[in-house]
Amino acid sequence: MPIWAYDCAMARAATTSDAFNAIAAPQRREILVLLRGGERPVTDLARDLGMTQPQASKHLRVLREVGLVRVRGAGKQRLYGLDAHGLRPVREWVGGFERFWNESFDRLDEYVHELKQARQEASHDGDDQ
Amino acid sequence: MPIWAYDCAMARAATTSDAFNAIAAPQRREILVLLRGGERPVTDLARDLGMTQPQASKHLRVLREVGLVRVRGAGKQRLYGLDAHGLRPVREWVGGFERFWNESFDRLDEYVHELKQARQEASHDGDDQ
DNA sequence: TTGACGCATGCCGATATGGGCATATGATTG
DNA sequence: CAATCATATGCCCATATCGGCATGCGTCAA
Repeated sequence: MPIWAYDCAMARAATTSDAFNAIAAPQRREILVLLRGGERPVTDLARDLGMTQPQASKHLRVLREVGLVRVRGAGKQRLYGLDAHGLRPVREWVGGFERFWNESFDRLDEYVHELKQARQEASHDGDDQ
Repeated sequence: MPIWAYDCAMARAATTSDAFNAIAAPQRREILVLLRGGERPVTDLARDLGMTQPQASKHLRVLREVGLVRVRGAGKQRLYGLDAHGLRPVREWVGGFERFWNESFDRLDEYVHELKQARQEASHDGDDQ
C-alpha cells in the first residue's frame, strides 16, 4: 500500500464557475425563463417554480455570481432581473455546432474534410478553450 | 429536536441527465470541439487534451450517454464521433434569450411588455416543469 | 421600539463527480 | 494460444451540490 499521495482537489466544477455550469440545473433555467417576463421578487419566483423560498434564493445567488441576473432593492423586496449577456458565450459555443446537426452523418466526413482544408488555408483558428 | 426525517435523495443532477449537464464541464466541451474535426480514438483525444486515458474515457462515456457522441469500433481502436443533435435543445433554449443581450436594459421593459401581450393573445404557454 | 414581512444564510446529510492509479475486458497479431 | 495494444472500469478520496428546516438580517408599519 503506497503512500497514496492523493492530490484530489475539486470534485466537480462549481456551479458558479461559468454560465455553462449555472444553466445546467433545470430550475435555474426556469428561473431565467421566468425572468424574461420582467423583474420579480424571490417569493414570487419560488411560488411559480414550486420550490421553497430558500431554494430559490440559493439558485438566484448562483445566477447572480455568474452574472446572469441582477438584483435591485425595492423596499422590502429584492427584485431580480435578467442579464442575459452571460449567455452569449454559451450561444456562441453551441453555434459552432449548428452545421453538424443539419448534415447527415454519411456526408459528414466530406464536410469535415472541407472544413479542415478551409481552416488550413485560412489559418483561421481561435475557438477552442 | 424533531426526528429529522431527512428525505435527501440526490445532490446534484447527474452529468448524464442531459446535454446541459454534459457540456457543463469544459473538458467535455473541448472534446466535442476536437470531434468536430472528425472521428478520433480515445488516446488521441486524451493526449490532445492533456488528460489521462481513463479520464478521457470517462468523459466520453458521459457524452455517449447523453448521445452527443457515437462510437465505432475500428479494429483495436474505438473511434468516437460527434453527434451534435443533442445540442439543439441547448441552442434553442439559449436562442430564446438572444434579443435580451441586444437590447439595453432601459428599453427592456417595453420589450417585455410587447412579449407579454403577444403571449397572451397567442395563449401560447407550456414550459413549466 | 416592537412586530411583521421578505429574503439570505447556516447547518445537516446523502450523493455523484472528477482526478489518480491499477486492472479487467476486447480485439489483433504472431 | 499467448502476447500486446487500445479502452473501459473499479476504487479511493475530497469536494460541492441540492434539499429541508431554522434563523439572522434589513426594511417598513404601527
